[in-house]
Amino acid sequence: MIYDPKYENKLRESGLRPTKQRIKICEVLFNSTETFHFTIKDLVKIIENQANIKVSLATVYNTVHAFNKKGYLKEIPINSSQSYYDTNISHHHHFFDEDENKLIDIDQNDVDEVMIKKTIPGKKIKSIEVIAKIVTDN
Amino acid sequence: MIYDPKYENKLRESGLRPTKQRIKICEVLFNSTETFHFTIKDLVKIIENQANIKVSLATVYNTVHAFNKKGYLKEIPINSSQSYYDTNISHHHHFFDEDENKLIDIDQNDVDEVMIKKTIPGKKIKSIEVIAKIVTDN
DNA sequence: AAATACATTAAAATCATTCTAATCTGTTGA
DNA sequence: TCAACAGATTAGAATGATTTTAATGTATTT
Repeated sequence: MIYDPKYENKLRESGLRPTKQRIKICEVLFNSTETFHFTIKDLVKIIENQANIKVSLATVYNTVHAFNKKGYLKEIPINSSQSYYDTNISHHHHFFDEDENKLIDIDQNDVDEVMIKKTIPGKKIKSIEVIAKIVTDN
Repeated sequence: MIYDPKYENKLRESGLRPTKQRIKICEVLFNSTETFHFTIKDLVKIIENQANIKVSLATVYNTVHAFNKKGYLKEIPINSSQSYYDTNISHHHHFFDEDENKLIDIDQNDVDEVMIKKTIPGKKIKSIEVIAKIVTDN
């Protein structure tokens, strides 16, 4: 079977074989020029609405995990019962709107570079994320 | 019944009545000069080891939630199956050691103040948190 | 001290996530 | 090309944190 090589590469580089289900997941995540925030549940819903193929939860989870590990997706650090992922893997930050449980991007240029003076022996910094919680201003 | 007024106030200000169980939770959380990070499970374990009273999970959850809401505790924004709380409510940040699933404080003085230029109409910033993920440096 | 409002509890329910084990499909090497 | 194998898919079960329930208990108010 032959797939869009763009997605085939992404999958292979993430340690996954290209399959019909995974290509569909790629289409949903990477087809658009727009980046977005999603939960696993969101993703399953979009696939169900868009596609005529059925993809099981287990497949969605393992594919998203592999992309996250490889760096094609980023998990956003917030406390929520569900994990949020971001298709925008460039360096940027987030507002989390606590009234509506919604994430809003903050462009890198809108935050001064975060400099951390403390170091931990034997450890290196993998990522730095800023989360600003916002609420209705009364 | 008469309790340490320090804890009684904390509880009442959080909208809770002082009870034997809740006072015990306060003792564990606020008795020490040291601040610490904990999960609900940790807290229950400490209470079981230290005290001769039994406190149900439901009571621990509702008490911790009330303190968090009031601001006597802070929930730390990381993706983990469990929620992490911090008894240090002063403005500071965290490393999250991904190898050991452990949080490490970063003093406010070790991070330049984070300035966010973007604003969202009708919303105000409630908190700004920096999470720096660290891993073994090879 | 009675009446009320809130608290406590064990157990059940919920919900995201992970695991399982049976079946299926890409992939590889002859 | 095609058999054999490694890895993928799936529904459903298992797990584990958190929330809810509903019966009973306790602090509070009058």
